[in-house]
Amino acid sequence: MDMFDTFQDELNHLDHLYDRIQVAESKESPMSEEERLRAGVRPLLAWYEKNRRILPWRENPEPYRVWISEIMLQQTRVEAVKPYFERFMGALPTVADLAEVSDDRLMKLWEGLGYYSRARNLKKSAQVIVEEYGGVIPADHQKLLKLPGIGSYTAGAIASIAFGIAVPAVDGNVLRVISRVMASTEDILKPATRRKVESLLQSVIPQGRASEFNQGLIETGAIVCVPNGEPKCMVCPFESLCLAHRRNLTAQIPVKTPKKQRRIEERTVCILEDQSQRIAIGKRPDQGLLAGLYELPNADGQLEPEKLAEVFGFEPGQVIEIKVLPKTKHIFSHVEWRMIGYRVLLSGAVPERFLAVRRRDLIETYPLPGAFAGYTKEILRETGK
DNA sequence: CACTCGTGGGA
DNA sequence: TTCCCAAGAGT
Repeated sequence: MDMFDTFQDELNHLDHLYDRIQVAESKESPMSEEERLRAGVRPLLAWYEKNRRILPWRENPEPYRVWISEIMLQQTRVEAVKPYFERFMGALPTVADLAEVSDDRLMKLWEGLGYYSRARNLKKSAQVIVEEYGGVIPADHQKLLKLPGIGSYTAGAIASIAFGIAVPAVDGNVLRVISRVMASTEDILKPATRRKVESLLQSVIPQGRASEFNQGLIETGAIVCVPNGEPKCMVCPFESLCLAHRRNLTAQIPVKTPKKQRRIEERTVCILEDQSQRIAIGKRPDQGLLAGLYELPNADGQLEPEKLAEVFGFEPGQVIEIKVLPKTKHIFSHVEWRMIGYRVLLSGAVPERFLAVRRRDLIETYPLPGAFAGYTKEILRETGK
């Protein structure tokens, strides 16, 4: 065993732990996970100060800005969030504005970001903050955790970044970094693993530097200890401490359970147009997929043109023209829609269950998910805009 | 715990 | 083209 030599390499980077490590007494795991992590605190803070990116929400960490950005960043890439964040802050600059915004306007601001319940929960939380906390976001980890849409990670992120509270903020980045540093083969998708990491970090967070510590861990995961492709271990603040790096296990760690296969659904989408060139749209139920957004009339299965009148509820006698549109596909995280489309021109009005809107309003006013983009494009082409 | 809930970019 | 998956939360 070359444990001693390996350990000596470590000690070069562990100035403040140097005296406490008793090599002779420890045959197996000379350094506890907590000690290993604590040894990385100062390198991490130094690395973060030097290498952190300038992000729109990072330079001015007002609680409202931190909150909105953290919600937008859930399962969403930084580059995708940037334009949404600026527009959102311009449209709804305060908690009170958010609490009073109409659902349609809110969803329009969120259109294209996905996971739309995030936006609805944002408004719900804003109303709670106005009613319960006088419109001021509480500087309290437990109170934050109770707000809808704010879970363990986001509560920790807001508490530490906006208020300097020493609580962990464990997201996918942090789980990846920590599991590699510890060479842990626990499944990082399991809640139990996240709780263990949170507990470990809680005992290590430096008082007064919680914001930099948490953001440093996240930033390391985002730009150094990357998920796909080779991690940039040579510039990593944990390079000398990381067990996965030392044992050449960065390709095997982190361990993640494979995802379930997507189910495939066939659908028929209908561009229903009345005599005054208005397009039929409907509002989706407020529960489930794409809840609360608008949609083009659509139905389960890939239907023959003869079935359209019955399924969508218009009079066959009112049909001026039925045109077959190209097949399109849209992939959600857990479902794949394979769609066929028709454009139906009616001499009368569209059925009452639909809303007839002008083409321009369809694009500018009503939040319409990207799943229908293949057919809304068709609408604009038909008119020549 | 396991499943639902979007989207766009990169390998 | 196909696959992976990103600063998660709610049920």
